[in-house]
This record gives sequence, structure tokens and C-alpha cells, in this order.
Amino acid sequence: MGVEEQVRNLVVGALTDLAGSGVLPSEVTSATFSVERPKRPEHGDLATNAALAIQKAAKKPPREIATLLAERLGKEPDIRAVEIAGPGFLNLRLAPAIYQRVLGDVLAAGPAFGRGPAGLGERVLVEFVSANPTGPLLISHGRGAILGDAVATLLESVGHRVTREYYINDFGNQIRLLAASVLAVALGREPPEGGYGKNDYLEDLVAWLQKTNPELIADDKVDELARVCVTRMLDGVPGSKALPGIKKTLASLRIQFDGWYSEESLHRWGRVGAALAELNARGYLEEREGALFFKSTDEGDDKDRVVKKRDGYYTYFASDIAYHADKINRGYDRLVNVLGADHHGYTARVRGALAALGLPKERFEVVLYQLVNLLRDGKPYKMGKRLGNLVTIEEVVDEIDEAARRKGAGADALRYFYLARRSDTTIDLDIELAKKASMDNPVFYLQYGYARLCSILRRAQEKFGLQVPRHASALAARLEHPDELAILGRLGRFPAVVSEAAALREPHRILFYLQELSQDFQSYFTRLKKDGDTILPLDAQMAEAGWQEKWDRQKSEARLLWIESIRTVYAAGLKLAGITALERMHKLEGEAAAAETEEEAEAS
RNA sequence: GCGCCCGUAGCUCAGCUGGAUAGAGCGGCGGCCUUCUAAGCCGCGGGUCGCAGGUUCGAGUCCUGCCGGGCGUGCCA
Repeated sequence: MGVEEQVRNLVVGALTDLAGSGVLPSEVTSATFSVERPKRPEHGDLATNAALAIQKAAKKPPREIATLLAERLGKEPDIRAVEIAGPGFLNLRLAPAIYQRVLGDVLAAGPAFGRGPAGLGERVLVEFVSANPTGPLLISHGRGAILGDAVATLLESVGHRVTREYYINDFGNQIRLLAASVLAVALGREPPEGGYGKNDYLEDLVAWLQKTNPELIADDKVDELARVCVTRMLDGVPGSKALPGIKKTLASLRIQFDGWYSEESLHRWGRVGAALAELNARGYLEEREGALFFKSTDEGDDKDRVVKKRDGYYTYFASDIAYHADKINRGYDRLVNVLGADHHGYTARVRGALAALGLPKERFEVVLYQLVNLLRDGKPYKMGKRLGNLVTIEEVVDEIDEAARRKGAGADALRYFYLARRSDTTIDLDIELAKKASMDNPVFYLQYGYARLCSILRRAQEKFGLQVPRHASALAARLEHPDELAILGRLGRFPAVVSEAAALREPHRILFYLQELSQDFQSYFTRLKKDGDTILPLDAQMAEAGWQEKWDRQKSEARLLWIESIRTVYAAGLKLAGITALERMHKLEGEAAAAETEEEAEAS
């Protein structure tokens, strides 16, 4: 239990007592109030506004309530001092025991610290990326990919059963255009109207097709060709740098999907027709000017939407209706779609469609992220698949890997970059900076902090044979340094941070938490050295005679336990972000850096 | 025009669902390595929280109206 939570319970207890003895009316026990760390240390370890928050229910002036509460709370052994401040804040100074208790919680839970009970939550389908399979994934797709994956991970960590799904738009205009463009390249024709001009990946694709399926090109079989092209977009063309394949690119970012759902299959199995028939039966369809409209305005949308065009083709939205109905029918309690801001109009439409079909629309939810503006040397950099200038994820990741001399560094940097911001702020991404900035990317700060913790534990093991026990211990009482207690306080807050981040679908909270944790520890570590204190005896001290008598072994052991608890939470946070927990990092000559070994923060 | 998102330090961004004197990183200036990792630590400088009202004990946070930027408002996906 976190320190705030423990204190909250004490305050609730005090209120219950006061209500029980008739000093305050019983309504005060149901009031909500805050328990938080004051910004200024003079205001104590924690402060609560309870007296202010319950003033209406208590029918007494806040200072008077505060006095009553202060008197009771002052008797608690976990509270050293209570002070009434300002209009009626209670400033509390806490006993070390309340912090030390967190240590046992962390060590007992291990990697599961902060996680909810597995499998008890909702069945959630997180759909993300779903980029058209008409080219390689671009750096701008990375935000949705990484955000979606992190949101899914967060939901899992609080106990939901999550499925990650990619919806493949393998039907309709874009795909036909792709096939027509491929043919144009293969046969040396002009690209089709609105199609894709000759480029690296189309050439690689054509070369592959000419080797493996020459008949598709020779016979002008557009539909069959389109299907083969989609497969190649997903799986890649062997040996092609320009077309590594969407699945492989996602894997390089450590993203695995559980399902790949084909739009084309919705049509093939008649689900689109069935969904529209159902809408029609319910009176939601109307023909106007030769096109078929879904009257989404009846369900709160801004305007009606076309589902079947005048040319007889279904719109993508028609498939989407069938797709989301299918998600509900597959038994999901919640449908989370991670979408770029350019799709924000989509929410009302899909909800309207679900409602019209008599399905529970409140299960549908959108996590919106703002778009990524690409810059090059500070200037806007036009992007889009139709232009020749594509910046692929592959390219950026490879370049950072190389600069950092570690496979995975690029994924770490990119994941950090995208996750360390709220999803609703627009990001400016300078391509040159993104590639070069790998060295001062803040992700290395996080990884370095973790490596330092590991390094201390390693030294304890190697030089002193000290193995850190993974359970609570009476040694916790030996932790007295204010920084040590403060960090325990922060560790205790981790579960709340995780559940909040999950509830709000805001992974950036995890990264900021880690940043602060890292800062706390590294600051402590340097200060300790400056004060001449150590966690373990240093080599120089061990060279002196009688060092063993002077060594407070218990204190070292207590601090190792403490470091292990920090490492545990740290690893859990990195794991949530999908960032590699490096056990060692060494600065190399010059600017380059590399890791010698690495370890995935393992959750088992 | 209408709808959604954003506006906080020179730059990039946090601000824990309304709390006390608004924070971090980068950049600038100045310090700290013969010892547990200097990819680090400490200090200094830097702000009318876009503007104006409102709600209340209390507003960066909630409400309204403006201003500025992004996106949407296609029988494109």
C-alpha cells in the first residue's frame, strides 16, 4: 500500500471515530478529500485538505474541524507531527515505518508490483496502426503503432484481457490503385490517375513478382495481383531494403499483433451485405441520388454517410460497420481504436452505426493522437505515400541502431520519443535530429539510471557474495536517509500511476514517473558519495586494515534491499513502455555509446 | 461557418482530474571525477500559464467569449 493510501486510511479512521462519537455528523465519512505531497518540504511529508473538503457536511468552520482531526491523528504512531496551516490544511510529518513498509510490498510482489489481478478485467480489443497495405510503414505511422501497443500493454497490466488487432484495408480503391500502379511500373506505362509513381519499393515488388508470379503481370489480372501485393506489403519482399514488410517493421519496434483482420473477408463472407440489410430493416438506410446513405444523424452524427456509392461500390465505412459489429459479436466488452486526429469524425459514425444495429455503442472508444509534423532542418517536410520522399520507420530505426552500436537502440529511442508526450499534442519531428539525436535522447538517461542500479547489485554479489533476498525484512528499519524514505514513497505510488495511466490511456505518465524515479536515485547516489557515505565498502576502504570491523554490514544489506526494490519498479515501468532495461552501459570513446549486455525486464 | 485537439521558460514538453511561492529536459553561465558507472550530480539565470471575464476559501487546471495554430467537415481511406 502506498504511503498516501495508508495516510488516507488513517484520516478516514479519524473521521469515522469523530462521527461515531457524535462530534461530527455521519455524512463526513462519505466526503472526498485529497492526500498529497506538498510542493514545499516545510509543509510536511503529506498534506490533506480533509477539513476543508468536509466543511459543508460537518457544518463547522474548517479550522475547528482541523483541530479535531489533528488531535486524533497526532495519536497515530505512523504520524510524527500534525500542523494546521492556512485555511485548514493539515500538514503531516510521517514516521519512517510508513515508508519502510513499502519495501516489503515491492519485494513481495516482485515484477508484478503495480499490476492488477490478471484476467479479471474486461475483454478488450485494441485496434491500431491498420495502415493501408500499400507501402512500407512510415515514421508518422510509428506514433499510432507505439501508442497503441503501449495502451494495450497498460490495459493488460491492470488485468484486462487484451487482443491487439490490425485491420487490413485490402479491399477497394487504394488496393486497386496499388495493383494498377504495379502493372504500370512492370509494363512501363504511365501510372494511373491518383496512383503511385515509380519508386524503390514498387520496383522491388515488381522484380519479385516477375520472378515468382509472372503470369499475374502478363495477364493483367488486377484483382489477383492486388491480393498478392497486399501479402507482400505485410510480409515484405525477401532481401528488399525498401519493402521489409509491415509485420517485420512492427516487430522491430517490439509490436506483435494477435490478429490481422481482412476487410476483404468481410465482403467475401457476406458480412457487409448482412450489416446493411439489418440497418435497412431498422429503417436506417435511404437512397438518394443513386447512392445509399446510412442515416447516422438519427444517432447523433453531424451528417448522413454514404455506404454504397453511385458506382455500385461500397465505401470503406460500409465495411467498418460490419467490422465493428463483428467485434461486438466476437464478445469484446470494449473496443479501443487508436486513431490519428484526421480520423476524429469517425467516433460519432461508428457509435451511430452500433446504436442503429441495436449494439452497445458505449463499448466503442477512440484514443486519438495528434499528427506528427515532419521537419527537416527545421523546415516542413512534405510527406505522404504519393510523394517520392518517404521516411520509413525502418530507415530511422536502423540509423539509430548503428549510431548507438546496439540493435534495439532505435526502437528504444523511437518508443521513448512517441511515448513521452501526451497523445493529444502535435509533435514536430525533425528527421535529421531524430537520427542524429540518438546520443542525447533522454531514453539513454533512463537506461543509464537502471544500469547503475544493476551495477551496484552486481558488485555486491561479486565482491561480497551478497544476494539480495526477495522478501520483506526487518532490515527495512535500517533505512533512515531522507532520500531513501522519499524514494520508497515514490515506489509506493507506482501502482496508482499505472492504474491511472491505464484508465486514462496515457502511457506518458509511466515515462514521466520513471524519469523522476531515475532523477531521485541518481541525485541521491551522487549526494551520498559527496557526503562520504557508501552503499558498499569501496575498494580503497577494503585496502585498509580492519575495514571489516568498521563496515556496517546490516546497513549495506538494507540498502541493497532498497536498491533491489527500486530496480524492480524501474524494470516494471520500462517493461510497460517496451523499452529495453540495460544492465550495463559504458560510454565509449568519442560520442558513441554501446551496451555490452542487455536484459528484457522479465515479468516472470 | 460548424466540430474536435492544442496554446505553460529561448526550444521541446510535464503539471498527479481545484490546493500553498508553476516544474523537468535541451540550450546559456558557473561548479563537482585517484574510490560503488560523469550517458551523472549541484548551483545560477530564465514565466502577465494566449487574452478577457466568470464560478469559490483557492484556478495553469472548471465555465463563457475572443485571439492564434493543427485536423476534420469528400460518393477518399
